[in-house]
Amino acid sequence: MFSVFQKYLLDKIQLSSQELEQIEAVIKVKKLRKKQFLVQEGDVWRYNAFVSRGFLKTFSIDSNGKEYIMNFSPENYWTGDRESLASGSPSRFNIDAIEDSEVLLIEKENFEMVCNTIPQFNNLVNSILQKSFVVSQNRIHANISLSAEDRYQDFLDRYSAIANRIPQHMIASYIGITPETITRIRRNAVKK
Amino acid sequence: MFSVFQKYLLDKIQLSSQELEQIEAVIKVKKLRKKQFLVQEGDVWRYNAFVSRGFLKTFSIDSNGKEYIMNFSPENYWTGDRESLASGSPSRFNIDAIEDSEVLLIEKENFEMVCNTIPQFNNLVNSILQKSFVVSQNRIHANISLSAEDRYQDFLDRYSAIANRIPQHMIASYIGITPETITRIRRNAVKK
DNA sequence: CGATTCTTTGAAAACAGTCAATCTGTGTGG
DNA sequence: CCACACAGATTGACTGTTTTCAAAGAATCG
Repeated sequence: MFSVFQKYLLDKIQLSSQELEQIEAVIKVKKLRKKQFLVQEGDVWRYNAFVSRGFLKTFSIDSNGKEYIMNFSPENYWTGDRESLASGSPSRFNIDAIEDSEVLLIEKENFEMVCNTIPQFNNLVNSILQKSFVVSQNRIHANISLSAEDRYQDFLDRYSAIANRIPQHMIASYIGITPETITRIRRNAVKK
Repeated sequence: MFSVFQKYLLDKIQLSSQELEQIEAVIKVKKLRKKQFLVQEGDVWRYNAFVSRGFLKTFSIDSNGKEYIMNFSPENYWTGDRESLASGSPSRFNIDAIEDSEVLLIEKENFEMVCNTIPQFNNLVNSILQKSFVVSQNRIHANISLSAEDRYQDFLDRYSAIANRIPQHMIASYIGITPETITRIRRNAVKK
């Protein structure tokens, strides 16, 4: 629904009703059932996508069928493949729904038009990119400096609000360890 | 020297001589000797910095004095702490010179002014941020999906142009392994 | 309920880290 | 120009962490 997005926008920037209408006019709503793909590896991704309801994940699959989760996207967050969007190259990632979800799609050209005509919107987009970059820097720092146990704890600390919506094995994938290791970390933690 | 930066800019965007002068007017040159700090943990970082000569690294230090390298910045790349710059919070990282270097500093306010008055410059800045994000996503993917050996090989593949300017133990730190492990990887590789 | 997904277990093996010592090359000051 | 210090790389033995594999147990959903 557009109202979720509208609330999100008005919470962050000032927009006239004309501007809101302009944005609403370029939005396509897409509903996804649990496990349904939004993007599959090899697709070219041409949208910006706002999650208005549900929960998605971005991941790759290696030759053994093992999943590597790059990102979680709950409602009120953006998703998509920036690399494919920017370069027009086929996506190296898959995005699918962990829960029944709804995403608002804005096609690349329309999105750029909105950015060009509404400066506040453009600023918002850049500040999101800025924040995404900082988040990924923090994750890299965790990856190169922390043990499996500390990365798990770090994940719970940072994402306590959504951790209980995510199966353990997906958290494991996100932080780069096996599900069994998480089980053992938890077992040891209980002991203490 | 400004000429390096000018060449970099003109290679990427069109600028009139007035615009170039406007940029030159806000630049401060800072020379750094090998091992000299540009930023230390706890400092507030208020600049955008372009490396016109030399080679810097961004890193944190843990309580045992161990270094974790977040980034390498050779000439023609940008450096600095985006998080501190954006939020005004003290930096969690250090930046120092691996080689004798020269950086061009633009203060935050001046940088924003240039962004606001020269749209092409603003676009360039955003596209750099975009690319930085993609690079960090790729690094995360390597961290969570590859073994030590494969991460090392991946690093050499991606950064063959600068790998020989970086001591082994710094590559080790960047990819999140110990220097001894790199030695052993190399020993095994020679065998084959 | 039955099927599926998710989590837990245990034993073994692989992987990477730690520590201390040695080796190597480089550069600097006397 | 040499001696020395210093940073970096290598080695070996050992330790500890994490993965792998296969199986069984719990939880969830239609």
